[in-house]
Amino acid sequence: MGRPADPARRERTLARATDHVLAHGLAGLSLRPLAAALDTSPRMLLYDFGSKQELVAAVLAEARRRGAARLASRPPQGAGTPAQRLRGIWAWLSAPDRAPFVRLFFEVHADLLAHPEHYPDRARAVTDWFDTLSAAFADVCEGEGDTATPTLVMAVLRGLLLDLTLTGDRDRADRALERFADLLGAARGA
Amino acid sequence: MGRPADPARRERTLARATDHVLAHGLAGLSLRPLAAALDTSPRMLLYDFGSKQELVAAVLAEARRRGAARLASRPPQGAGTPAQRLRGIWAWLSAPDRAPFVRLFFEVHADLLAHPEHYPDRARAVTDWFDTLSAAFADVCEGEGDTATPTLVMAVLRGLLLDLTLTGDRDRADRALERFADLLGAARGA
DNA sequence: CCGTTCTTGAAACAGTCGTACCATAAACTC
DNA sequence: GAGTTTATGGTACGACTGTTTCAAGAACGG
Repeated sequence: MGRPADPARRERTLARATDHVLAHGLAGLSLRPLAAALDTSPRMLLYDFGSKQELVAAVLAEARRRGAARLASRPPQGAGTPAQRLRGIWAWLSAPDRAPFVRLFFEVHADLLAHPEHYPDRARAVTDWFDTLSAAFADVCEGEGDTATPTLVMAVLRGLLLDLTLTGDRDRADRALERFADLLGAARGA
Repeated sequence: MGRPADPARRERTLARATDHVLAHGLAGLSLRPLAAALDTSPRMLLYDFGSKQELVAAVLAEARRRGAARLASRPPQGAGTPAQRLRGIWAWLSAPDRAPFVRLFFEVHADLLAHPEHYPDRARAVTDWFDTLSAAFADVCEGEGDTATPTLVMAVLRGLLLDLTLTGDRDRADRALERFADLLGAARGA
């Protein structure tokens, strides 16, 4: 049958390519420098992925997979007051380890605004986190089908992440989150 | 003295270039297509702006100027409850007219994350809106030097804008803002 | 050995990019 | 008219892009 195929090679390349994209971003990505950084050749990247577009899609899927894996391996925070759960999520999201993922998220979002046609399933951007978040904050929601509260919580988290990455002022962001936690707690107490 | 200079030409070009960037984004910007769309030549763009980098800087400055002008010409909303003022700001920010500016803001933010060295004055990203917002919501702040509350309000606005541009679900975003307005109002009442 | 299949390198192709060079036309002063 | 300054087109350079083509090496089955 001839020389056997090596599907593991593609996986190894994908893993290292994802590292590279998380470290250097998507914007300036180009096959020749990427190949050099990965100790391979542009020829092999195309051999394994078909085209740059498919490579990028595979890298983004891998990055999503990694983010989900890290989220799953996070210490469970189901208990406590809503304020404590909020603090836990924020601490996890804003940790320096997550910075590459946050950066990539904002970069993809910006690209989506420029080329919506490349992201036909952007509705899935909601469902991914919606169930998790509405379950975690069910006790501060107003009734069963309250989508406003989880949306607001996610907006606060994303908005503060944007502020944090923009200004680097972690202290102010932390205090703003604390303020929101107070507001949520006061509403439950009322 | 020779042929007189025509400084108005540069202004005209800058205005049209800003239109183009607001309409098509910064990412794919390139001199030849831009010149074609502006009925001029790449030669003239460099003649007027020196380099592409300076052109982009001028366009971003012009876009900021336009945004500030629109903000200034907005109907004043100083009175009313905090919830009403919040609704007013959100309605203004999320209006379709502002969409190009919002898109450009997120695009610049993503570029800043990739190339922080190009944005040495990113601390100014705070001061621009901080005074305005802390004045508008002084009555829901906790004391004089409370920076957490304006930061939180801005985070909610930006986070909801991100959600809105990502999912297009205006109704859900509106209801989430309403939820936040309730939380703010309840806190003042307590 | 032969033949087949997978793997890989080197080079080239056609295109775009920002920019620089060179020439020339236009409008002005004297 | 000459001289000077501004404005503009055309063109080419070098670097880069994703991709293709051609060829050869490597590992296996028969």
